[in-house]
Amino acid sequence: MAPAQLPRAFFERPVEEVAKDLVGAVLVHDGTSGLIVETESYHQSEAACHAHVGPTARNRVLFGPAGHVYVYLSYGIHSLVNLVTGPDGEAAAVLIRALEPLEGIELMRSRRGVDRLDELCSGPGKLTEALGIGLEFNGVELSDGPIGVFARDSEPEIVVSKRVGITKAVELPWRFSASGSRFVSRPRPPA
DNA sequence: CAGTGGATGCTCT
DNA sequence: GAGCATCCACTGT
Repeated sequence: MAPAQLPRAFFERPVEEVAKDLVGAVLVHDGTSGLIVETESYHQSEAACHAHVGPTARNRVLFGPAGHVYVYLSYGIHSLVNLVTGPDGEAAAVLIRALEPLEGIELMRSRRGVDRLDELCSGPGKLTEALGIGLEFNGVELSDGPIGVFARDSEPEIVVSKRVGITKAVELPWRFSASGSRFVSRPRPPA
């Protein structure tokens, strides 16, 4: 039986739960897809979240309804993709950090200019390049939109660790990875 | 394998 | 003007 696209209600839950449950789901865009093997959650209540300072021009999508896509430019170069979550009134999102490539692998290789399978999507900036997800997709809705997320068919074993690459609220254990996956962004997660 | 530094552009102070 | 939710190339073990 083919997996179903995740409904809005899936994203209208506390962001840590959504982030954990997204590991093993499938992200699809424009001829390519990958199994989500690493996520992080961000919530307005902690300083690492873009929404922490209140609504701005950049982060307004975070304050909108769950089930939409938040894309922003990191270090002037990389697009990073997030899925907006939480009950209405809470700004939160799940950062997709790594995928195991599934479909359209040759297309991913040409978009990335890289050959190795475990280098195609093993990082938040890499996977957006591999799937062709750019800033123009900021704010799109998941259901009926160009980007899809499909339910996992079994629950993977998940490793919880600290988030990576941030300087604020570094102690929170809000990173979720598929245990033993060789496609995660960093082989040795911080404790 | 670990550590360092440059690229690059937008957002917010 | 500072600071990035990153990646890659390069250095030295």
